[in-house]
Amino acid sequence: MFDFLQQKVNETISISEEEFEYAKTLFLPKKLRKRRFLFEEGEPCIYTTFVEKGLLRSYTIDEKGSEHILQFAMQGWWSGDLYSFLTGEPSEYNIEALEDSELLLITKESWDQLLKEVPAFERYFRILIQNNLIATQRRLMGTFSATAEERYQKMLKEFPDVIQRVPLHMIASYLGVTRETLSRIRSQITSGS
Amino acid sequence: MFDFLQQKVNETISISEEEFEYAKTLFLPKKLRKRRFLFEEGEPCIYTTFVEKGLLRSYTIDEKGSEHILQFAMQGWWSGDLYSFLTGEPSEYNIEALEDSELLLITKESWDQLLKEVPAFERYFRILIQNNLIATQRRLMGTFSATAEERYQKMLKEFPDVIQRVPLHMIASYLGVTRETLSRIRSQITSGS
DNA sequence: AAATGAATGTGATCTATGTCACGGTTTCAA
DNA sequence: TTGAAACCGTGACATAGATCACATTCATTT
Repeated sequence: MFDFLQQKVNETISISEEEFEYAKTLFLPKKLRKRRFLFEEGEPCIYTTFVEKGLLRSYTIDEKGSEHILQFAMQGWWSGDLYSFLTGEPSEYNIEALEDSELLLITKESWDQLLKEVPAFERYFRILIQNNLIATQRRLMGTFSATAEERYQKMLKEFPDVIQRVPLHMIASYLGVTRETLSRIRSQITSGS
Repeated sequence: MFDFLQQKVNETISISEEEFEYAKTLFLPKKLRKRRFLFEEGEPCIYTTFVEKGLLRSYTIDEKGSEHILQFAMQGWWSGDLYSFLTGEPSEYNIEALEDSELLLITKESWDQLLKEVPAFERYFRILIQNNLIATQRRLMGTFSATAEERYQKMLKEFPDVIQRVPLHMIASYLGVTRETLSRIRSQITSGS
């Protein structure tokens, strides 16, 4: 059960067998079926999760009823709503499984504990968050300088798997356009090549 | 010279006097006059900087010649282009002083050293990056769900000082709109209230 | 103090994308 | 296996914001 976690962690930092044994005790395994929620809008995201298998998303719904997807998550660490996790404040995000998923959950308390007891994990999360920040900055700048089509093409290259596994209207809301617009972009691409 | 740095760091973590003395040796002080560049597009951002005084920005120029501002920086830590700093790759960003500024610079090597020798700094940067990620995610979601005017209003509340100190066309490019659009938004706001 | 360049405002268009509306598939749970 | 959702495509129209063009004011340098 923890093999994949151990492997992933060892890709970035090196920790002793003993330290990993300790880490294991802090996790709560959980299976989440497709279309079920880990957290719904309004509740605090009390866990950060390691996704072993499956696919999830975090999204909000605005006043007009439109969905806006912050992230898709698969194969690895993911804090559905980092702010809510850190502060315990209620989250504006819904965290939903898009496929039957297997997760390892850890509470804020255990996580604090882990970073304190095993400094290598402090480093590990610093690096994870760093990469996430870089990716988010890129995405942000993309929304300013690239057209909807360019963003879609970029996503096709970067996350072809997500695009295969997720309905079109979710891709659209991840890109920040309506499903109609993405539908048109897509038919235009296929006709033009 | 290092007082403000020490104060800032102590707001989030606690380090010994000795550790701080060590940290001090790693910094390179630098004054940068208004409209001068710390790094220009194409060069690697070999320093991450602590801003003691002044105001800077990181921005790119796209194929059409439009500027896009990633960040403004004042009073505190700032990695102009985090990706370039970490990898040593040439940056697409220009790092420019918008006011006469006083900086403390640190190279990637010294920074690695610092995080290794003083684990509290590992923690410190994890927290900084974390906060930056949260802010960037918010800004990203804002570009999806809010109109240009709403984003401007939000920025007025969050960074009134930046808006005072920076020309309008830069605010516009930070918000992801043209200067003309922001100009109209602004005149509409003042007339309407 | 002149002069050059930066910054702002504003009108007249243009365009990418949103909105609304409808019909046809596919998926999935009972 | 059937009915209800979810999903996708596409036309007609609306609109926020972009582009282009020009005039005015402000700042900075010599």
